Amino acid sequence: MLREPLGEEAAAELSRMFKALSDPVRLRLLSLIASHEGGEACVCDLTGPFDVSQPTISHHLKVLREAGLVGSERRGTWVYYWVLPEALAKLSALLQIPAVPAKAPA
Amino acid sequence: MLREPLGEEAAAELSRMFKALSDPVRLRLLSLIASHEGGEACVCDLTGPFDVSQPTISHHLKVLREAGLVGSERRGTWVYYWVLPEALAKLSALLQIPAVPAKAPA
DNA sequence: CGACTGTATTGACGGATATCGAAACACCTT
DNA sequence: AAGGTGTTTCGATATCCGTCAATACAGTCG
Repeated sequence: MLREPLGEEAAAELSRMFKALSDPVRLRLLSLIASHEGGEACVCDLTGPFDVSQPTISHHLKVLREAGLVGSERRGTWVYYWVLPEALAKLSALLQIPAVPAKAPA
Repeated sequence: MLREPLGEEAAAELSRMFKALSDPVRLRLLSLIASHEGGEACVCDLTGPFDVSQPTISHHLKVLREAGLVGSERRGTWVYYWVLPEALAKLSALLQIPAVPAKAPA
C-alpha cells in the first residue's frame, strides 16, 4: 500500500490506529492480550504487570478499543478483552514494503 | 511477535516508531516518499501537497528520521529522503497475527 | 437489600506535541 | 564575494496526552 500516496482521509484513519500503538503501556497491553491463553484476558490479568494505576489501565484499554484494535465484553464480574485481527492485519499490510525498493542498498 | 508479552524496553522502542506514524501528515509524507519515482524524494517534492508550512514539513521529516523510518542526504541544493525498509518490515512483522487466533470468529 | 469486588468515568495537573513566523544555515550562480 | 533559493533551527503558543486520586457504576454474595 506504500506504492501510492495515501489520501487525506485514509491517512487520518490509519494515524488514529497508529496513535493507539504509540504508547509503550498500550503496546504491552496488546501483546499481553494477544498472547494470553484463550486469546483473551480480563482486566484483572492486565493490571498486575504495570506500575500505573488501575484507572490508567482502563483508560488505555478504552483507547485501544476506540481505535478498533481490540474488542471487549463483560461476562459476569469480569470484563474480557481480545485482539481484533483484521485491524492489525490492515496495519501490517500497509507497512509491507514493495518487493523491489527503488534505491538499491549500497 | 504478538505470541509473547513484549518487554518494557522493546515496547518503548517500538512505541517510538509507532508514534512517528501516528500523525496523518507524517503517514502521507512516508507514502509520498515510498511511492515517489526512484524511491526517494526531495523536500521540494513534499511541501506542495500539504496545507502546512514548509518548516512544519521539515519538522515532521525530522521526526520520521529520528524514529529510524527514513534516511536523508543532501545532494547539492536539495535534501533527499528515502524509506528504510528494515524498520517498516520490523513493525509489519510485529503486527502479524498468529495463524490461529485463540478466539474463533463468531 | 446491603456490603463487597471489579471496572469505568471524572476532573485536574504536568509534560509533550503540532504549528507558525522569523531567522539561520547550506549550497549554487553569477 | 554577493545574492538567491532550498532547508533547518529557534522561540512562542495552543492543544493534546498520560497519569493519578476520587468517585461512580456493575455484578455477586451474604
